[in-house]
Amino acid sequence: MTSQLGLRHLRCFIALAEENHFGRAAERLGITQPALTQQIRRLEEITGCRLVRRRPRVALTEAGEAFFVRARRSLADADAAVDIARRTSRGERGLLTLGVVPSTLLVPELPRAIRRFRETHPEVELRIREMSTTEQLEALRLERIDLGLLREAPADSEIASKVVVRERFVAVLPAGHHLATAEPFPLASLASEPFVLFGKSLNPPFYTRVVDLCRAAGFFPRVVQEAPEVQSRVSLVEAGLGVTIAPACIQRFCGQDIVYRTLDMPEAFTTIALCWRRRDRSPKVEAFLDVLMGQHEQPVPST
Amino acid sequence: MTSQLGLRHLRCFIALAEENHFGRAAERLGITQPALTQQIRRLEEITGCRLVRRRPRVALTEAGEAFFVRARRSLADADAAVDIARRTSRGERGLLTLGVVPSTLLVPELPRAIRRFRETHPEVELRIREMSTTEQLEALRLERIDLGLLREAPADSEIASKVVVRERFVAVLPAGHHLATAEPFPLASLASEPFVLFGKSLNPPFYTRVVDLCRAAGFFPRVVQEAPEVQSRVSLVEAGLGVTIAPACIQRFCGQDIVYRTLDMPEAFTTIALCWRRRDRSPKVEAFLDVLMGQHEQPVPST
DNA sequence: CATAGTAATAGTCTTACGGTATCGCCAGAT
DNA sequence: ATCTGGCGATACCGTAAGACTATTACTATG
Repeated sequence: MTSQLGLRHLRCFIALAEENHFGRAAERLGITQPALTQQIRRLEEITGCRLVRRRPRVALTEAGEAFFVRARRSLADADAAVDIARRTSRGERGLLTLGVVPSTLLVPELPRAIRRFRETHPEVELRIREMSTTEQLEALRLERIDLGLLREAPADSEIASKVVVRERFVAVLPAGHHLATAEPFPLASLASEPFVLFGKSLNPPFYTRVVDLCRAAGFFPRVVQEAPEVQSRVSLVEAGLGVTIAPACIQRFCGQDIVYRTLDMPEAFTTIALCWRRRDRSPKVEAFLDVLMGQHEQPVPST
Repeated sequence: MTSQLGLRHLRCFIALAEENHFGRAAERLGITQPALTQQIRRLEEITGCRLVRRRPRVALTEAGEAFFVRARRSLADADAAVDIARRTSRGERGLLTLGVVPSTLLVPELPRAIRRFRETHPEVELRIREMSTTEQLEALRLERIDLGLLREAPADSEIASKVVVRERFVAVLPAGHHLATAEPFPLASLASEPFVLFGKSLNPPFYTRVVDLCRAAGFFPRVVQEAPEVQSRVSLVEAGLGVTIAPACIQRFCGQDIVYRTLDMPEAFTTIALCWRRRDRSPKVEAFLDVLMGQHEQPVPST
């Protein structure tokens, strides 16, 4: 029966084939010469043919040479299997799928963190999928993504999260708007302005956050136009459809027809959070978090 | 230590990965479920990481999937190694180097035997090298060829041989020669003719055989020209340089300017023999001999 | 003929592995 | 809520593989 064959036989045979000497091969294997003799004899019993010619010197037979080629490959694959399993389990290798809200990548720390992760974990395939916050939470639950990068950490028993960036809100106004020069900027002054916003379903907590800020300033925003992407909202403001408030990173979009004003409320900020399945203590996820957190000592930079 | 790993672990793991069920996998392996559980546990201890998730159902972890790919290849190679070693030792596979004197291949049985061997042993690479009889004996001793096909079996303690073909000698004369019509042909009539022959060193026993035949006919051949290849000697006869005697197979070279005459001596024959190292009971050699002998019941056909 | 080098053999002990019996856990039915 | 069946884990025991020490057998070489 072939099933008698063990990797130990292969290891012994390969050492012998490479040393052409029972004593030296045994030494290399860390066993004694009689033990090696036994292993080789057993191997020849299993295969049913002579693999090694012992006299006048140790040398492989033709069958032995044929065996040797495959044996070495077999052993290499076995060792590689162990090695790769270990690296995979340590999160050094494998597939990591990350959902992102496109606008989060405007914060320079985040692309930088991704780049650093790829450099430190070259064997991890990082697959990035753009999706809304709501879609990410669903995708996490369905295990379609391993991590989500979204705005406003959700309160969820299954999903854990960690705030990675804190951003102030800014008012976004078309150039030439009658409020465009005020500084510092009171949110209340937008009370009667038409708003460009996003649908609540895309990210209810974030939507609520925006509305609550307006409430605190004494008004309820009058939404005249919706657009899911913040870039689109800014463009619509630029086109004169209304005003909006948005996270500070949006100021990276600059243009002649657009003006940003920092709000005067210290509580007017929003957070970007990294989310994962709470029960999934996957080391890949840990590794990504480590890199993201590790790159600057203070875990929550604010802009 | 990786060195703890055994093929048994791999076999168990692969069965489990394919069945996704301890009971069924164990059954397929011909062992009981607790034994399989132990093997998998041990494997996970060796690799140092979980390879199998057991709840809610048996499924591989990502590390397990990575392990699986290599493990299967490793096992396949190990099994292939055994299989190929066995086939090689049976002479069904490997390299068989055959030295031949070119003229022997003029006897139709021999190319036919080679063809048949290739058909019945498709995994044996048959390498044919043209060389003189003397060169073959040396090459056999140096293990540069496994078999030699030559004229006149040598008496040699190291080299075994088997006669495979017996051929009559024929006289080779230029057309129009004054003896070219005599039939049956007495060798003695060539007594005073100039001979085209080969150097004794190419094959001393064969040379001696030719000379002894002439002696028996009452003369010593007067050699006026030497050529190692029998084809060349015939061409030289054709060109009128002299006469010669040669094995009957040479009659396959026919032409307007050449005439063959069968000698009237019944003892005027020569043999083609297959030779091998006496101590080398290689099954490839056996296999070749079997095919060569087996194709016609009578082992020594004569022409 | 003696000797050194090298592989094979003998005898003993440890450990791996397989078997039987049984436990623990979870899901679906009552 | 409790019962029950399916399934994997654990406990314990017996057999056999494998390693070690000591020794023998064979060869090539001085």
